[in-house]
Amino acid sequence: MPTFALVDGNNFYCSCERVFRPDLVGRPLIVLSNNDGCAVARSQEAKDLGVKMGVPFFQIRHLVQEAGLVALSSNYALYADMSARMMAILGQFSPVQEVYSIDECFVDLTGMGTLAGSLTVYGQLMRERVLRWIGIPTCVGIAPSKTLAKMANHIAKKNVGRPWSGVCDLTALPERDRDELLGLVEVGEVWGVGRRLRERLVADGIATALDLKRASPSFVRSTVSVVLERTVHELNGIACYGFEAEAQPQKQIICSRSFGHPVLTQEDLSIAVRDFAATAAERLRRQGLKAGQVHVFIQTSAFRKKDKQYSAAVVVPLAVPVGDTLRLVEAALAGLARLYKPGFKYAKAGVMLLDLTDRTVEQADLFAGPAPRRERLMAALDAVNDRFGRGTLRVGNVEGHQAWHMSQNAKTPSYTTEWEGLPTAR
DNA sequence: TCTGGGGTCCTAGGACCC
DNA sequence: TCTGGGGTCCTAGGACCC
Repeated sequence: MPTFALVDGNNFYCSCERVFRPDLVGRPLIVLSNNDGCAVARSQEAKDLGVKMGVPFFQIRHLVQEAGLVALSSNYALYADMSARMMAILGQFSPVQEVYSIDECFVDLTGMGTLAGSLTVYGQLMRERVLRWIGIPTCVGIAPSKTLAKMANHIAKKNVGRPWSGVCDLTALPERDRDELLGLVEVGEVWGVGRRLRERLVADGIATALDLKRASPSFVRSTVSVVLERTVHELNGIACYGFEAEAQPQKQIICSRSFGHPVLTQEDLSIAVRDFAATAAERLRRQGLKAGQVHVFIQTSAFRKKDKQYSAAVVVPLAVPVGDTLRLVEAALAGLARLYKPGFKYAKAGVMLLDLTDRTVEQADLFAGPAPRRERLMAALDAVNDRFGRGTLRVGNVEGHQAWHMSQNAKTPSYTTEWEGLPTAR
């Protein structure tokens, strides 16, 4: 039987910020989404103030004055770098590690129970090393399936049933004790049960993780989905998902943004869309991929109910898959021209690259003749931007038309990834 | 006034084929 | 007047995740 550990950083973005801003320890802290729109990470003190996940900042701004809430813009360069360090440390504890998201990974602990005396002790070693080496607090959940490992992590984090000191090993518990814990966890906390599914399950009398564990798999399959059927098996300790240690090639690449201010003209939208296409193209090449389709969308703000609403999307197929920024930008702008209607206040736009294939696979276009080869140009573009910073070389004139740019009013320095951001002793 | 971004998977239904 | 059955492929939309 496999043994999965799920390790994740507590309030990860907040914890990253506190490593370099120890003055923020103990204070209510949140990190905001792009545009300083919503709270996407909250320290325990912020949660205690009642700040909910995803709440718009303008609704809680008063807490800055009233309760000393600190709100920071998101600093993804910092979080990505801290994440890489955390994953490298955790990777030392097992030959098999699956990085699941920026702040969590699965680690294969199969057969490792005797290494440190027990899996619980081993879990503590992981936590201690991450905390000591990079200053990020974590929790560890250990179980015979991924869904149960996530559950164990939740139990450890929320101290369900009793205090756990950051590590909950469900494999060490008899079934009866395990069930008792599952009975204390609301079904919406189960991995794979979102808001919609929770409502439905609760209406059917399935209110806790234990209820779902005891549901009939075939009934769940026929009335809900095969996905939830697997969840039922996983809650029963039957692993339906294994480790995916190798990152699979992506199937789509998205670059989209909400605008800092409403955008009205096609020209301003073009500037944004061009930038999104270029950014997506950069990510595409970095992964050694080409795109066969470019999807473009624009939309007004659904929150502004008084405004006329419009949202539209179009897919522009390419004769041959390309990784060339110029051609992808061209396709995106052609898509935009088909979508654009004057008279609306646009709030968001995006570019999606689809039908991704490996760069090395060549499929010539029978009718269009050979495409201009700009591999060396693109390589030079990427090399310059790598060395001198993103946006050093861009397509077209983007200065002076930045109406769409997002606002980030409280961003900390890139402490670990830019010379200018290095913390200095004072 | 002010509400994120980037992904995956599954399913239902339509188009099309024989 | 009367109009099949079975299969594949693609796409849009929904649900979920962090």
